[in-house]
Amino acid sequence: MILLDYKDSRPIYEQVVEKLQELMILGVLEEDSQMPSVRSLATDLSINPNTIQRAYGELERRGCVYTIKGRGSFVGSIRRLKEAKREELGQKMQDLAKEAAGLGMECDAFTALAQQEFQRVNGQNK
Amino acid sequence: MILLDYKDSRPIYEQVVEKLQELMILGVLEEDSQMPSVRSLATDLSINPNTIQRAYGELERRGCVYTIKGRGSFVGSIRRLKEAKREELGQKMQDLAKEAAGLGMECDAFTALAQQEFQRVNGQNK
DNA sequence: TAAGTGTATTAACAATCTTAGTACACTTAA
DNA sequence: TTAAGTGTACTAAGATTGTTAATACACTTA
Repeated sequence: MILLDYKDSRPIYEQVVEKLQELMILGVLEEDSQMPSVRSLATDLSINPNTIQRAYGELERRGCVYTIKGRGSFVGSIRRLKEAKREELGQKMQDLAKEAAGLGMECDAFTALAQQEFQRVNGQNK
Repeated sequence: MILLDYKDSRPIYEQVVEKLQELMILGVLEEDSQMPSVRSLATDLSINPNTIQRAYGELERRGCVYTIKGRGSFVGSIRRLKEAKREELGQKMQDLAKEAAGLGMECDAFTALAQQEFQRVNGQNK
């Protein structure tokens, strides 16, 4: 379900948070469906339950997950998750724009770069 | 010359590296001019000389700085620095494009976002 | 010669991440 | 009622990283 990258400098719990959010957006984890339990996911990933606990706590803090005592954790609003992700995307693009401007890049060149990289990632257009 | 942000989660030596590179690109630190000495910069920033030493070592590793024994450290090729920064920018844009595609965004929307944020950062156009 | 360069080394401390082990309250199914 | 499964909380320990501290060395310059 999830593959950890131990070369990644980011902490494991952060990778878990991100991977689970991706699975929600991809529709693998459906809204209101039950998340894998803390212990089972820890076993699957061969890491400590405390690390998963921390990831789940973070997901709950962000509103991606809600918990019912004694029953488990469940997937929250995917619509809101997507909105939050788009918000993040806008912020990152703004940071990138500042950086580009600092390098003397013009608006046209910046948007051209955006188009180029997007098309490189996906096959041709879309 | 440099302001450190202690709220920033990144290590100090990394902030120093980035700030010094910015000063090079802005032309404040000119090519082949002498960098502030390890000890003087450490005193200015009220941090340990070892931390500056680490920053300088990193800058030298990246080719932004060269050293003459007993004389000091000097600013390297600014042209090459700018090229490296543009390279980084392209990589970041690619990462962003992947993220946008994952959110179901189309190419047009992505480039539109790029233009919008660029214009927001700078006054209107440019 | 003295002061100023970068560099190297060792030690210590703090913060963070991770693991380990245990415990508690709750829900569900047998 | 009991047993298993849930999330949660807590303490302790180890590893890693960032930072500071204190020296020391080789080099260059005035």
